[in-house]
Amino acid sequence: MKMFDDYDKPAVAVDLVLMTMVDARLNVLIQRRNAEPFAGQWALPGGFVQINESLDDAAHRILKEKARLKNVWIEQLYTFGALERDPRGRVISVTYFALAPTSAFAIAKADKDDLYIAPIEIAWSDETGGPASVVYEGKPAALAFDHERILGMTIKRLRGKLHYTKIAFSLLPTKFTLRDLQIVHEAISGSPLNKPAFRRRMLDTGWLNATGERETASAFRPAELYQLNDKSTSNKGE
Amino acid sequence: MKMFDDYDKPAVAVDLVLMTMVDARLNVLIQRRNAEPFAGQWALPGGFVQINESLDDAAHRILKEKARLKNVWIEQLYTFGALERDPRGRVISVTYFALAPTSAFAIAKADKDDLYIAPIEIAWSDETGGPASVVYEGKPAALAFDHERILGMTIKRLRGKLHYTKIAFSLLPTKFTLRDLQIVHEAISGSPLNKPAFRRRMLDTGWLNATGERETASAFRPAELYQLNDKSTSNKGE
DNA sequence: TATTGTTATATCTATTTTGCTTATAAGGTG
DNA sequence: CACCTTATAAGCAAAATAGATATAACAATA
Repeated sequence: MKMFDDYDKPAVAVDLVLMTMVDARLNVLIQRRNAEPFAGQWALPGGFVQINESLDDAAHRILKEKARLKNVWIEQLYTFGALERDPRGRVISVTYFALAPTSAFAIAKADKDDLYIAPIEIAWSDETGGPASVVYEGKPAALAFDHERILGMTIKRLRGKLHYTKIAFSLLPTKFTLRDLQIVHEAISGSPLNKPAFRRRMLDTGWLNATGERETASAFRPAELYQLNDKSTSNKGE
Repeated sequence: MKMFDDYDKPAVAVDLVLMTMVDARLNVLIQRRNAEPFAGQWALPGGFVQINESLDDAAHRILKEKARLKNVWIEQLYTFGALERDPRGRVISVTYFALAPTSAFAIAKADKDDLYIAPIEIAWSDETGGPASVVYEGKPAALAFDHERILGMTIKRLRGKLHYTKIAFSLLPTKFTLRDLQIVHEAISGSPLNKPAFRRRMLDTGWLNATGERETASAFRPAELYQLNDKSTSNKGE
């Protein structure tokens, strides 16, 4: 019994990829490290899994502690387990990602000045995959550990899920225009879309309810505001 | 430094979902447990991750030790981390899956009589998801731990990847007929397909090379044998 | 109040994709 | 050599999609 207590065990961490839209681009929440290794460098927020909490609980705890986010849809991404990925020793990282409207990050940014919402730079196209980097104050900034790989894999996963799930809506406020939705799709997929075709395709899904309201503060003809009608089919399970 | 050594750590295991086709059905390799907990019951083959091997290395080691399989395409599935998933204590399981033609399992079955290739029973349809069980000698058999959840999630993942990747070919020998390929697709998706449309769709991908050879031992008109032409676009990275 | 600039929305057509049917070909078997 | 069954090819209608064009709606300006 408990034979596995005889062995050395890897440490298990959770890292989070928290994304949002800023100016028609995908952005990610990063945190400046204040300890070695990689002190002073930017990294994804994360922390170690406690012995008495599940992986999902750990992810939610870190989500709350680091980004002050609650009630956000969160999903496991991948588990990174290379030997040399952490200079301190053997650390396995179970990564999760979440998508939220920008408004949701206001509290965290006000609370903590080591947080930053950085635009993402993706150097590859649809099927390839590969790492992705971030931009800090106009200049490329290297992420600590293997976090650029993690970021890249998140993009790849998002691109895969974009077409058959409702992830795009997680980045938008409750009420949004069809143009907003198209901008999100284009930011994730990385390629422009045909407007009438996109609009028709979205309306045909049956996911959208027209509210009758229109956007305000528009210089030109204001677009109608829509909202998701069907909260039932959530993305549980994986 | 090494502050994470102060905490109790979960054990980290790898479990494998090794699938193949038998009589037009998806099957999975299971192993009878000879120790508590769940002694005598069927489970997915697995083992603990050593401190000096990466997750991928651990998966390949277990693949080789338990199923005698080499040169098989393998992919990480999901990491299960509920508190009570193992009665012995805190164990996190990083799961991988692999698909191989039935011929690849011959050696393992001859070597080890605690292995069994079991037909999979899927009780849900396309989008839902849920656990999946196995059949042993005609009767339903419960899998140990949360392995029915793991199996179910593998099916869900396969169904998602079926349309835009080449996973189906992993279940076939080097040379196969278009009918063989259709049977694989139907077994994974769980629904019948239109024959001429499927054939056209497959040929249009440009993935297939006609060999000029035909199947033998056919009672009626023998079908042409095809093979994958493009090994380049492998499913690396995720 | 009419005009203009810009975007939203509706309509229409051509093209591609898909589902299905029908016809023909190619073996084996008796 | 008829015949049974499946493979393959060809054809056609329905559906989905891309693209272009036309019209509508609002704000700002004159």
